[in-house]
Amino acid sequence: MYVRAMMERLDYGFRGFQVPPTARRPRSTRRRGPSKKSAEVGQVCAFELLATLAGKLLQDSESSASSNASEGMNHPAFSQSVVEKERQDEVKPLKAKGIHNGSCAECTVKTEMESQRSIQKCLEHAETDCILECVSVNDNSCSDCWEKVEAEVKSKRFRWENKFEHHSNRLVEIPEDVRESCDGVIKNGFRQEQETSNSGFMASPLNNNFIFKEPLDLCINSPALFDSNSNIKSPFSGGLFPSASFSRHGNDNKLGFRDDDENFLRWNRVWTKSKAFKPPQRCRRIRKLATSKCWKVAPNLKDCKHSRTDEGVIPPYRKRKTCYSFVRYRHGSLFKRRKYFGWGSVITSDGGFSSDSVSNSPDKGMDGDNLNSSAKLHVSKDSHVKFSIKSFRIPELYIEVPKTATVGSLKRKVKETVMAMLEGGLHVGVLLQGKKVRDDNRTLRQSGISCEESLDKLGFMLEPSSMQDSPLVCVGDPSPCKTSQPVRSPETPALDSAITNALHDSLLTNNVNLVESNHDSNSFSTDPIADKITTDSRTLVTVPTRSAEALAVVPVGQKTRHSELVQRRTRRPFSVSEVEALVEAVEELGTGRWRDVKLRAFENADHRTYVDLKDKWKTLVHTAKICPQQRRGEAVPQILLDRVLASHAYWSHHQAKQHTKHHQIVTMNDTVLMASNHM
DNA sequence: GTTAGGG
DNA sequence: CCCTAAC
Repeated sequence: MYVRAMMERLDYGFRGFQVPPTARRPRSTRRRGPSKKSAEVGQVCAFELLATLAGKLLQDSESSASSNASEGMNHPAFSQSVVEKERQDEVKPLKAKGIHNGSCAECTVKTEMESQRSIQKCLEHAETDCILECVSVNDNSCSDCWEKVEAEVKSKRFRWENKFEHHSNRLVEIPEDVRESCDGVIKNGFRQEQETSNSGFMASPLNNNFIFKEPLDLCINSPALFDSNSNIKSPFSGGLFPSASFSRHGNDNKLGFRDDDENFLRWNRVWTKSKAFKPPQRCRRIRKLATSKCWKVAPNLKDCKHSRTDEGVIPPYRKRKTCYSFVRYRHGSLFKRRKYFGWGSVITSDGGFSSDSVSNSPDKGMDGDNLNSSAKLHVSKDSHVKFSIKSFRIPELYIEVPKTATVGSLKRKVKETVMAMLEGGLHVGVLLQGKKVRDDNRTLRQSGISCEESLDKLGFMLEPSSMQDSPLVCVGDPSPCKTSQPVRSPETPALDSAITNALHDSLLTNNVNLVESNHDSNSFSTDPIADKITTDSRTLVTVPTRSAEALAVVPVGQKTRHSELVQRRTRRPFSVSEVEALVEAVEELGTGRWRDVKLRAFENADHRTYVDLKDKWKTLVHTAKICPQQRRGEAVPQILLDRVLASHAYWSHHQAKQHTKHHQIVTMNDTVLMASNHM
């Protein structure tokens, strides 16, 4: 019965909503040394973070049928049209702007004209990814701004909502704190469209009414926000940001905002973080995918009219079979979120910047040799630096619904999942060489984030507001988090392994395995992964896995940094059924044929690579050799261990034998050959 | 791309 | 699990 029930469900594993090219440089690239850009060292006075989480929530297909103005906004094509329209009407109200559903690539478009809208666009991004735009500002103007802004902010509760109401023009351009942006977007609701064709999910804001509840500390100097033909009026004309205090620099958007680190919110009470700044490490294939080759493939780029080829665009991870399939059959849990939200690449863009800004050629930017390629710098003589962080990925989601569920319910499920994830809000963290910069009052210069070199080591991360402030707590070892995560949802008993097993079992093995998978799931109940919430926390803590990469955005590159920044994959203990499948396969195929083993017994378990299997076998052999008291983790039936030993012994011998045989044959052949030669 | 091993 | 050398 259990088995049957299990089979009746479909489990979906999302590694993020399908989308825009987000890119992550290849590992090799990440390790490369620091960027060798010759740009002048910019003194970044302040940086702006514009972040948006374009997430999407769904609605019932039925309910979604109800159309409203926002309906059309969900259409992929809409985005472009809106953009075009905006070009014609620079003073378009926020409302009109907030409905893009473009791809990330679009967000990266930086024409002079659009640069000012980049932020907004990011916000509009419905790709579940958070797009951040960072714009450095002039030192001088910045300090002035800070003071003024501070005063202003203190005397006034700044609400995005208010701004919007009072200034229906480009206020939308104002950068927002990531968490607020995301929060706002989420609160607004998203529409989710499922593309059955590719099992992808796309998210789009239902509307553009972003409401931010918390006061903002903003330092704005964004001439670009003003229409040259219109009265120059600060978007914050409410008095918050005296335009007089801002200097203008060509088309640069100079924005600055302060982010109080102390406000690091906790995303979810259960969320915890670990190596937050470690970019997720997906399976090798994925990493390898992130090669220059992939860049060319990014289809969205063309459509988005990338005006800057130097903008690093990381290819989507999707569709890498070896690494987590998008859709998975699963048993048990409704969903699981893995790892961090995702990481993004930090990319500076030169859009609209001074002519002397350093322009990076595509090669440069994506070339594996340049670590900083992902973090492009454009430093002008006047110390202006503009850079952007693109596309934070949403954590991997696991959703399970009955086969009989409607598409609408599936959408709802996804929505709920995303909502739950974002409910707590997001917070932005700044990392310098992997270390979080906590003092918000320090200037960038003081923090050492004022030169090209530092930018190379600069990273941003999105964290659930509920996260603890010590990202490293659980680094490398989820167990601590595990124990600290008592919360467990009864409704989500299934575990990763269980799911995997279910999948595997249902497709490859027998009922026995199914039963075991059930058992496994139970046995894993203590595993954080099992619990959705726990999983989340753990996820955040331990891994920005494959699709659900961490929010941490780090300029990947240096080798030294590599170890610190690269996120480790989520640990996924092998279940008994998995072990059995492995043993069975090895018994048949022997060791040394891991690829075959993988194909035979774990083909559908995308999270298990042949290397994983090989490693597991290695540990199994070791486990079998030690006394039970020394064994840890889920107990593997002695019977299986015996089989492991037997197999190991057999194949060791067999291989040796074969080798010997082969050697003998060769020798013999040589002998024969020699003999024949003599003849 | 796979294997094999050390970390 | 990660990372690499070696193939």
